[in-house]
Amino acid sequence: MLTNRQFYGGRPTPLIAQDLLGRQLTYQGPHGLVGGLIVEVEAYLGVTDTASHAYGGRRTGYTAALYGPPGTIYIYQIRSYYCFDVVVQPVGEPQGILIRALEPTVNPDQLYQNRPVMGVNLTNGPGKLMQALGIADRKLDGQSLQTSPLTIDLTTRRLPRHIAVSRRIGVNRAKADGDRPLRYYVAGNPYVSKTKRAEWDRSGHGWQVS
DNA sequence: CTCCCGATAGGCT
DNA sequence: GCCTATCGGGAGC
Repeated sequence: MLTNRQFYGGRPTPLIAQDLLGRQLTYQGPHGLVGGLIVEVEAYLGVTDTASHAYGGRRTGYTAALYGPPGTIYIYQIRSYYCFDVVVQPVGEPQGILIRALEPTVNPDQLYQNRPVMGVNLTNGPGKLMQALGIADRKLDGQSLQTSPLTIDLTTRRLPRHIAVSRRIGVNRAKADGDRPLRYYVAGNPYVSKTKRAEWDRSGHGWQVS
């Protein structure tokens, strides 16, 4: 059973972010259950992080979900795409983890129906994975992963062989936190966005052998 | 690899 | 108006 405590556990957000790699995310959509393994995330550290939507304590109707309890879903729109954060700190501490890429595992055919793009480009970006899941609105914003059709299974995990770190993608590098190494991904997994070539041996897609 | 642009939706000052 | 936690395509090193 999923608990708020499991999202938080008294741990700093960058550690929780790394712990989400290899977890299975699923969405019970109108055409059945779809999902995949989380292979790439970014940490956003709240009021002190210049790249965070909550920087400086910014709190509006739009960003309100970030201030909710751990496990709260924050969905925001950029251009014509939607992205998804998990809130991971106690109420009033607006730190979030952006889910940036999935390796399709649950009903890949339906993911492809939702986003008819072949290969790794199906889910290798935060806007792309939401399209593939079939989420194209903010209806789940503010809901809890424990009770919504969108959820993350924290009871089991596929272990990455290596976790790679980099600066966050798309953030303004001129600002104070623009170059902080807060992006984490499964090294060598082909579904990671903007994958660097031959950085790791890709055999096994970057997962530990069991 | 890096940057840069255009399309494009919506929130905010 | 001005901004952007995107995407897809392109140019240049």
